[in-house]
Amino acid sequence: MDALKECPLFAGIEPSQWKALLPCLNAQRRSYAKDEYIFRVDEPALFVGVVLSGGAHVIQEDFWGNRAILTHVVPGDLFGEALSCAGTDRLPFSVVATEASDILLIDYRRISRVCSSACVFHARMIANMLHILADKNVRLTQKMEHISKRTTRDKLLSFLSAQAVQADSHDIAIQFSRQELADYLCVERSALSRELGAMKRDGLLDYTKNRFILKTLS
Amino acid sequence: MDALKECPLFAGIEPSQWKALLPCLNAQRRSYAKDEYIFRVDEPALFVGVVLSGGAHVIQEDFWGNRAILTHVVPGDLFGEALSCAGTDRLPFSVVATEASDILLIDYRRISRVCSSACVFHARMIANMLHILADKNVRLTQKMEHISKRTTRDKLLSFLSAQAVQADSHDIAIQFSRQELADYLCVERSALSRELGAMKRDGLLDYTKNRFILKTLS
DNA sequence: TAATGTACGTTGCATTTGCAACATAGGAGA
DNA sequence: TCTCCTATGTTGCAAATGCAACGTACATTA
Repeated sequence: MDALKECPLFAGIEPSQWKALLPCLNAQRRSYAKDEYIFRVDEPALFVGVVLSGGAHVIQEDFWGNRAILTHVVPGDLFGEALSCAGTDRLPFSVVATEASDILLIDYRRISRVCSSACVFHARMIANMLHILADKNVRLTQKMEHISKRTTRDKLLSFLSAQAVQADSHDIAIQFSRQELADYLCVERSALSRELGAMKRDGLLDYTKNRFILKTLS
Repeated sequence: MDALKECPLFAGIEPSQWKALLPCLNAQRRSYAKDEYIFRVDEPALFVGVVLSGGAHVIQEDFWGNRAILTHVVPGDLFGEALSCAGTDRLPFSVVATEASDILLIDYRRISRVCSSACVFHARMIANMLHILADKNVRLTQKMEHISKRTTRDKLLSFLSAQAVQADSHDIAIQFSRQELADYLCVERSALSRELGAMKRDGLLDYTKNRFILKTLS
């Protein structure tokens, strides 16, 4: 159960308090074998899953049956939280254990409704869930702003500008490798390198490794 | 105040109950003139705004001072909810009234914490906020799956496949005009038309107007 | 030191895309 | 019916991009 310490849903709740909390949530701990399904597509989205040990793939099949791995979750990670909170009727994806795993399943309705014993942990857990969803929201929105640009140059400028504004400096260090930045911006790594070189030539910016210096227009 | 009827944050709460609720939230109703700032960039993100009348632009300036309009909000719309729930310290955007407007400002901390009088509306309002954030989350994630594809064809296939899976049919009607679909997928309208024609020629699908028929591979 | 692996930049080439301009079809209204 | 307007399809062309292949620099390890 140590994974709960790192789970943002349980932030601010001490391990000593879990004993009281978990029954109150009617949380079920279940073990899954490798390749066993934890959630299956089209099931009702009733549960929030927390990985206690092992790992799982969140997978989705398109209309033609092509499988895509959306994310891989590891101990401490949540899955299914947005869908159950949104009240989606049926899950649009499946979750499959990639190794022997322990999963904590929590009925979302037990989280969102204050329990009869009015336990104080509910309030904290709800605040945590709000924070988790809002945070993901902000990150998704930021990323969307960048990748909705049509050219690699504009995506880069959007990304770097946001970093500069956040750091309040024209001199910024980014946390991505080139490959990671290319993946984040949904472009080819080589196209990214090529465009960065072109931008340097055009006098828009300077860089060495992960340090970028944006130039003001002159 | 009629706009609150359409505001998802107040869903399930009757107008007759507002009188008790609003003071409890310490909600402030303020009027703004055209072009007056409601939120200013770098302010602490403490309030959720609800447009009661009028309208406002959510605007952002990049590192070079270029302004971008992120959204336009109208009566019943919320703004600032994700940032205040996420506990962001400073707002990354400004909000400016585009006409004379009435705005309801609610301190987020009053929403997230159960009030001393333990009023029952808080529970509903928190559930509403969870729903709003989760819903936006799901929509953003779906859109991200489509536009993270590198080619127009792949974006279209991703979008149409998702529609088909959701409708559980290979014969689907979409809610977008061509221009709207192009904007949603972040491509040119003409490139979209061109690619749709190419896909029809290639036998991937058929369409007339907004009705699309996906073909299974043969 | 030599060998190996990894990250990053560079380049040629075919394809895709943006962009602009124009064509066509259908609907609304005079 | 005729005209205007909007939505959509079409096309030429320049520019951007994906893709693959290769070169270089640097670090790690045998």
